[in-house]
Amino acid sequence: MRRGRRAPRGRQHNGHVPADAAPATGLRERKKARTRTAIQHHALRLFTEQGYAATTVEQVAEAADVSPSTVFRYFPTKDDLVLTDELDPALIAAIRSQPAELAPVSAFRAALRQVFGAVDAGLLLDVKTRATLILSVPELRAAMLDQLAQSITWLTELIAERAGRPADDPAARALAGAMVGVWIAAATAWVAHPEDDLLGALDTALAYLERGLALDVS
Amino acid sequence: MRRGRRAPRGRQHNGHVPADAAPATGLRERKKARTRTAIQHHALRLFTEQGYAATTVEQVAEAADVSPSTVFRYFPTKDDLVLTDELDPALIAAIRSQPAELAPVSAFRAALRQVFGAVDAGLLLDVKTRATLILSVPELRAAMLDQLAQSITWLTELIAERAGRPADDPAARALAGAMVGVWIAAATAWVAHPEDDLLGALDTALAYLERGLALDVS
DNA sequence: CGGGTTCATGCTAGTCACTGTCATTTGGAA
DNA sequence: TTCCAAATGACAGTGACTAGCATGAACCCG
Repeated sequence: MRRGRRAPRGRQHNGHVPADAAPATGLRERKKARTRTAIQHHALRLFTEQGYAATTVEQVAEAADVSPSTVFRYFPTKDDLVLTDELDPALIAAIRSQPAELAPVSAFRAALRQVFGAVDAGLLLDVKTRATLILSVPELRAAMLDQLAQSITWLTELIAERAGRPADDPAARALAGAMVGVWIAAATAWVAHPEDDLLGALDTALAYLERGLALDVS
Repeated sequence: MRRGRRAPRGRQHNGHVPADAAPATGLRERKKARTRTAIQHHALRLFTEQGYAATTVEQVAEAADVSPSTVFRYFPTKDDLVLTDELDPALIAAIRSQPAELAPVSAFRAALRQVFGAVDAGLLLDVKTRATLILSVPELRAAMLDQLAQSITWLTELIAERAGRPADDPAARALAGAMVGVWIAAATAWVAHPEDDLLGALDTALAYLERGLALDVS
């Protein structure tokens, strides 16, 4: 992220859990979806091929055969071409569906395994590509904080919901923060050793959290 | 953060704990320090007065009576005009100086109170100004992730050091992540209620962590 | 106290992300 | 077909940031 006066923006993240997208019957809808996918697809390809900074939005536009204006209409910033996660909603639903007697962290772990276990190989590869890009490009890494903060808020609500506490309960928020923090820690460690299993490391880290983070237990 | 091809950057953060800056005897050195301070000072002032996005680097340069090039020479990006923390080193030293028998989280809490208790009112105000700016301006918030990741690494080392474990111990890293995560959670909550006591909230959140984050203990 | 070197600074001329506006096209409904 | 609204493109900025070069002040040596 550099040049830019992006101030009046704020990641949108469609408010909350999207209603699984309408059937998208209209031709218009389908065309839009196709355009959107095409743009992002070519963007990711170019970014991995020649680097994020080295790729201009104009090139992306050209590759997707649209005008630069259109690219910006679909993705408010260059960052957004990478920072779009479709798994969050699924994760949230998965957490909600865990049995109520599970402790928050356990529920999260279970949901994680469930969601990533069910995802098809192609999409998973896409997720990994995106993750690698995000974690290795400083600007993207930086741009992710807002999403993480968003995640903390979601998690707080979910935890509070399960525990029958007010939605902004400080204890729930602290726990949510810890979960996300553990996430970050695992992810940053992964950058240093990409050959490791990210999901596995995350799970292990959450296991520590589950046990209260007592160092001597390990 | 917007316009920009910042890629070849990477927050510097002088590697590790800086050696408390040499006496800076030379005239040149002193002049440089003065210029630097002046630039940052006027930047913070203008940012709070008229907003971050609404203030151009050119204005900052003009206010500090230097050329725009010079501003960029001192602060590689506009963000850096705000994102410079001098307290981190002090915090690290404070943690190191805590009695070895204290648990990591407790040591961190103690260090926090110690550092922020000793800081003079003027500087504290400065810190608060900066914190407010960072937390309320999306671009700055985003740019902070790298610093947070850096902090996790530091904390991991410190925790491992105290526990006599390898510097990259996963359990230590998970704990460090949780601590920083709790930090973020407290900070984001604070944005919504600026009248609250940030330090107090942080301390409370860390207290939860200390107790293993059991929701029912509260 | 000269004389050369070093280094901070300014200037000029880009590059590129992003924004706003307006005219044109195109899908969709009557 | 006929009209409306949304999607797109072309165009003209703004402003962050970079690279290269010239200058003058500060430092170093003798």
